[in-house]
Amino acid sequence: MAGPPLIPSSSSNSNANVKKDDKPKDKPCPKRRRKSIDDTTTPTAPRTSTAAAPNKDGAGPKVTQEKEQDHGETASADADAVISRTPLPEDSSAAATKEGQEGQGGGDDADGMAVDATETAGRTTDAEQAEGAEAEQGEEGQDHEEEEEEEEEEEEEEEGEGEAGVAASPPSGEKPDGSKIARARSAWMLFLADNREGVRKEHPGLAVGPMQKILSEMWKALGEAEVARYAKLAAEDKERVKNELAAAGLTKLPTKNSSSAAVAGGPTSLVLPLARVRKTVRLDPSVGNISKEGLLLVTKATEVFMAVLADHAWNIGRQTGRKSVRPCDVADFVFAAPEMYWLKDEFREERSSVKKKQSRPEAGGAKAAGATKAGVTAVPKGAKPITSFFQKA
DNA sequence: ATTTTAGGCGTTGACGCGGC
DNA sequence: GCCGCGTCAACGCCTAAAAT
Repeated sequence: MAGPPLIPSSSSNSNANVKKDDKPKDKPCPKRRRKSIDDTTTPTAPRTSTAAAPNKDGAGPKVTQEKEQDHGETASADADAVISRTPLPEDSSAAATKEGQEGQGGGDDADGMAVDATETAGRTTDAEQAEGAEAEQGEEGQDHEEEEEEEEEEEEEEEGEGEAGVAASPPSGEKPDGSKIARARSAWMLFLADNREGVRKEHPGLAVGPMQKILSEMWKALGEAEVARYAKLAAEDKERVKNELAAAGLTKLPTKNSSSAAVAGGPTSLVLPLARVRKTVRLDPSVGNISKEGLLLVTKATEVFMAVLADHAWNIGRQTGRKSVRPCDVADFVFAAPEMYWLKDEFREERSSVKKKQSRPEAGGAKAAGATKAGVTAVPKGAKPITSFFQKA
């Protein structure tokens, strides 16, 4: 998706965490120019965005036949659910992958959003309990009781499932229920777990930083056999994660800041990447910061709006026999729907081009005539219509 | 704050396919 | 036939993981 750079590129952004210099540098692909948006990421702004790339998970701009379902109603109902529950992105079970999305039942993102609060509560995960408990206390006591019962059942069911030979249990101590599957620990992490206590005893009161430095030295001085042993354990832990994911019916681990971390039916999940939404919000200089809850609501509201807009635009497109949504369809809806009056200025240019085509019989204007309704006024000088974002840079 | 590493995500060009 | 979209592979960037 092209479009004007939202934020000036800043390649000077150094990343202390990155240590990929040893990675093979041969580049079969031409040198790529990184988009500017992430380059200016502030240290505190999480970049993570597990929203599966729209073009990869089948949720791309092309609107499919599944849209024939009633988005209008479900969207509003869903909005209510969001406001009452403020679901957290962490709750979702896994990132949206091709496989999961293409189950088609819940594959359509808009459909995924259209879930009522009851169903939502029924699928609540541990992460929700942990993180959303405070916010939801009081109004959802019953739901929580039910969820806890389910949890206990799940725990009992999953007891006895081994850790695939890994020495320690999952660090988080959580059951592998899909949302709390601990990530596979690297050899380094396993080494830390083994030696941290010893170092602490040798250097009581040592801060974490200096202690980690000592451990780092120890790691570097480790013999090949020991490194291999930890590598083997790490591989086993990796296998453990694989097994737990399979048992949970997931293909990917959920990520914490993931907004769309839902493969296996995460009805409360978001599709838009939170980090990107946050960044977009902050583009407005008058906006200092946005709270987590605010961000979630803005994101959800945006998704609901997108669903409604796409649904109506698609219906307009269908009237002309098309199966794909075009800018003119969106413009037609904006001009036809009174509640979209505030967007008309943004779509005048697109609207104008449509009218011009319609005025020329050979341009297929008659075909789309049924979908056009409103008149066109001149585009204000210097105005930048939304439709300019449809064009590649 | 501090370490290392696995893995997720964004971006890009290339390619194939379908719509117009 | 042209155009645009979806998918893929590859790479770089970034986060999460543990502990206190």
